[in-house]
Amino acid sequence: MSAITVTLPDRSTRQVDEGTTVGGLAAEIGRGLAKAAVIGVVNGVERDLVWPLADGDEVEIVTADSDRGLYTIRHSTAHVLAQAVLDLFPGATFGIGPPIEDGFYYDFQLPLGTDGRPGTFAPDDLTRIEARMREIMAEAQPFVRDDIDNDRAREVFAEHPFKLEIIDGEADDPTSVSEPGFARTYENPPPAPKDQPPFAGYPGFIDLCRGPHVPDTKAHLGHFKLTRIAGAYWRGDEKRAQLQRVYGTAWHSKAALAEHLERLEEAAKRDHRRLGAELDLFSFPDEIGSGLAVFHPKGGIVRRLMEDYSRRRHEAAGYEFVYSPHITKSDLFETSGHLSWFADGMFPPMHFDDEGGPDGQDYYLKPMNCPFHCLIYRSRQRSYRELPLRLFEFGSVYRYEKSGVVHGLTRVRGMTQDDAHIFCTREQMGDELRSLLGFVLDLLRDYGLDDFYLELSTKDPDKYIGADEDWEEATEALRAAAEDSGLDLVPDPGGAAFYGPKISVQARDAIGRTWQMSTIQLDFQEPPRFGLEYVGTDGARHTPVMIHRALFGSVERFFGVLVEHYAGAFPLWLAPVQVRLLPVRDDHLAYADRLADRLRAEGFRADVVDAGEKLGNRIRKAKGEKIPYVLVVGDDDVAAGTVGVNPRGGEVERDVHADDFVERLRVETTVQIGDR
RNA sequence: GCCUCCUUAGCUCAGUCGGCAGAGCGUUUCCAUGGUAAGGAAAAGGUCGUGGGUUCGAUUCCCACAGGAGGCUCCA
Repeated sequence: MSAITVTLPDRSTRQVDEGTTVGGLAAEIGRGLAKAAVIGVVNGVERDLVWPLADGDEVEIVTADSDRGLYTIRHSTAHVLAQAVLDLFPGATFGIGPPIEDGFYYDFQLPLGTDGRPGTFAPDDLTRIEARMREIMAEAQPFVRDDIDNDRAREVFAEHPFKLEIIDGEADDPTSVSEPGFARTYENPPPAPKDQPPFAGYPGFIDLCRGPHVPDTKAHLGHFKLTRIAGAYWRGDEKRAQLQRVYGTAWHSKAALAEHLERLEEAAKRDHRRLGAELDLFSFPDEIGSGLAVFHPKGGIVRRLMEDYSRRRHEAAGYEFVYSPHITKSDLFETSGHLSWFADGMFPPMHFDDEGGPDGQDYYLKPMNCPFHCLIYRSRQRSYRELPLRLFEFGSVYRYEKSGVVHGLTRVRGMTQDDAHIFCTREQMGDELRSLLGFVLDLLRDYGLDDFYLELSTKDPDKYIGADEDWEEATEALRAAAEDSGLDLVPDPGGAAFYGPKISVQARDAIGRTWQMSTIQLDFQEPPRFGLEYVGTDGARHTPVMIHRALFGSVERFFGVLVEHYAGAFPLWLAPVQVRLLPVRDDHLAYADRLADRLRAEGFRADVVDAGEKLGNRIRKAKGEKIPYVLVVGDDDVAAGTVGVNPRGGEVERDVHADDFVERLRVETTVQIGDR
């Protein structure tokens, strides 16, 4: 047998027998690698382990614990899921089933129920499906790759209309090959052929698939868990069929699966909805309505501090503060275009018969602040000398969000935007955008977020007003400013508001999740709709450009994000209670009270808990409230004017002089938000 | 809005195969006064989300609505 030479990732070469497969190569390199091998990458293309190598190939063995290895494991597990569902639910058909972050899903349509609608999964079906999957895995069915022509594929998948759409190229499937003319399939032949083979000419399960896969349904699989059932629209389109989606997670080892489940629990612990209740920050009383929050005193402190700091920064950056009402006559939103384009997102009108003539008068809750700011602009004639004119408002707006999308503080129906509208000339636009973006990022950093990327949302061809040239110019101005920032810029085609394109700032939090924060939108449409003008240097009237921008996005969302980012442990400057004083015995209470008074006089937030409980328990409770400093005072401290300092996340220090501690608080808050 | 699930004390959750409702934490009171993550005792607290229906009887079964969770679609 003749030998061939292959190159490994470290550029070393290796001679192997002709006909050696990727898996065979792994075995020659070492037993450990052979065991860990899932697939290979041959000349840059992912291949199954049974792929035969050719002379001169560059080969990389992909192991189970690598990103690509896990991706493959999840993808293969999704196939097993589909086989199990098709086995257990005769007449079911399947859509797509790709691997996703940490797991996989597969979409199914179950046979019609007695009510004539497609069936749905019940919760205990997950257990049944999982059990069937484990049986399939125990059978070690091989994954067999085959390219068949489209006519044959249509025969095989004749009973599966969603697959036919994929074969015909109507539907995108990220895990299928979309080259014209043929379809790649992966088959899982069972140990014994089924009595009634479900796919023409095949004894068992087969799926359209780009591959590659693990060698068989036993290898590397098994460390998985089906997690939930959800509805999902076919091809992501709410006008199409709603399929039943089964989600699962899969890993290369039992330990990795357990770690993943633990991480989920950790994330659940920092959920702002849970912490909001535990730390007594805010709540959503049913009596008020879905998506409408109330802030309790502790949350109120945090929110006021966030807002106060924002006000100071805006004042320093040349913004002027305005106020506008929550409701308005309908005409305003007709002028702005909201009633034509945004009516779905608005609460229905309040109608008055005895006002506004024979038809009565409608009033609306405002979903946005911009029309009001336009009226403030228009209240008198403006000169170019006034531009850029920056009008800022903590404006409360109300949006009728669909019931299924309301989510804690991050998606609500009543929110306060830290909203500003900047009116400027077209010439000023570029500079204004650049400095604005710098201002935004700077401010977000002060609140403790420092990992960002940008998203550029461009025109939705079905939902926009204004001239294409204006959109073009606006989009390019935003793009230029975004590129100047040096941050990553991700395109978001069709994501713009109806009146103009936008940049949104996405921030990653302490555990790596991303949140949409600030938005900056350019608007060439509303100024002319409102007849906004300024007198230029030439004495003629011109139309200004308007920039919409909100840094927090909404105060509520930003609050929620900060709670999660800090896991409820707010930095000193934002903490609702900064210092808790604990007298060891009640005869130290007077001293503790005196210290608390002093701290409050210095502008800090301090409280005292008397010796009604043992010290250990009071400390435990203070830690549970995530208070930055717990001060314990006893005999020694009363005698010497000192405190015992127990800092959050640090070591206990005894005999710290009270003056030194106050100075330490002052320094720490100054470092956190500067002296602004 | 659509799909699946959930709603029992302030919070976290047991429970009732349809027959007077339970725990822990928290709260209040009393005892205990202690140096760094749970001292002891007692009490209060629930028309079992709301409204209908079935039933001798519904917190339990059925329906509707409200609120919530996870998805889909949408979005600050």
